[in-house]
Amino acid sequence: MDDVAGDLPHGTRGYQVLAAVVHDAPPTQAALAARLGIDRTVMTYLIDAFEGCGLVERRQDPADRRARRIVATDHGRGVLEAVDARVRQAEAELLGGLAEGERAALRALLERAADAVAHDEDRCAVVARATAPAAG
Amino acid sequence: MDDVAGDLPHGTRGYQVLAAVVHDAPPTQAALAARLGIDRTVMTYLIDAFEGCGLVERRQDPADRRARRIVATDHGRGVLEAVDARVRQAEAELLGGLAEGERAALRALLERAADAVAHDEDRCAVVARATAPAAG
DNA sequence: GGAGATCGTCTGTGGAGCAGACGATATCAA
DNA sequence: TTGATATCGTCTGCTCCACAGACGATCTCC
Repeated sequence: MDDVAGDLPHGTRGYQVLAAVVHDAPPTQAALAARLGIDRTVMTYLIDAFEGCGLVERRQDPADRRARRIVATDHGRGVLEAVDARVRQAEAELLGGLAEGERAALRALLERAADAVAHDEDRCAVVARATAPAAG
Repeated sequence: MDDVAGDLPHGTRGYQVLAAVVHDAPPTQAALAARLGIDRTVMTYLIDAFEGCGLVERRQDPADRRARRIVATDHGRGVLEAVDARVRQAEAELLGGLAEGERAALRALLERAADAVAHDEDRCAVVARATAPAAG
């Protein structure tokens, strides 16, 4: 997983941040940190790195001059798409020993197990984590 | 996972070390480090901690006076058993949403996927990692 | 007997994250 | 309006952790 997200600043965590920035309405640094369980002081230099690579921009929140809205650049969106593609490919390789029907069955079982356990947690995250670890 | 192994020094990694010490013929620190992918300088203070808790002992290797054989104490074996029990319980909770047949099916699918991917890696480790992550 | 490798330990260094403080700003009560 | 308090993002200092390198003791091989 870290291999796949390797050229992103801060590896897997950077991938999560970039994905959150692209898919959500432009979030505040604090909101981003809370959502991903990252300390706000860490988020500062994490966004620094992303901004330095031209993947995201900090914009003044017009309604709150303390806050910064993090928005993805076109480049950032492109990079996320590329990494997403590699994640899908890695998953395919990981499940290469299984037929398509078996993959679906595995996914269904994992999702059901995750549902039963993690009602308060983002289910996609759980399934992604449970699917990914052996990728190294 | 780290919750379950929490009272062991160094959490999950400590659990792996203790399990290796208990189940293998008394390993050398270097062998232990190589087997678990841990730096030898780290292994030093890791074993320090375990020895301080009375979980393991360092013994002179009669055939090589540079080396130390790490052997589990009775206390160490007892603690490992207790932690093992909690791991099994956590796994049961994790898979609580699945019927027994489904659990077996999930395990079989994961093992096949792991087999196809990790010929050079310890299969148990792969399955354990793929099974455990959502436990937190 | 000597050169080189290996074992476990110690020291120094660097990365990473957290607590706390800070200035700027928002919010709310008086 | 004014003042107290909370929040936002940043900066500084600290701690924890792992690794590189060096070390003495010991083994192995020529």
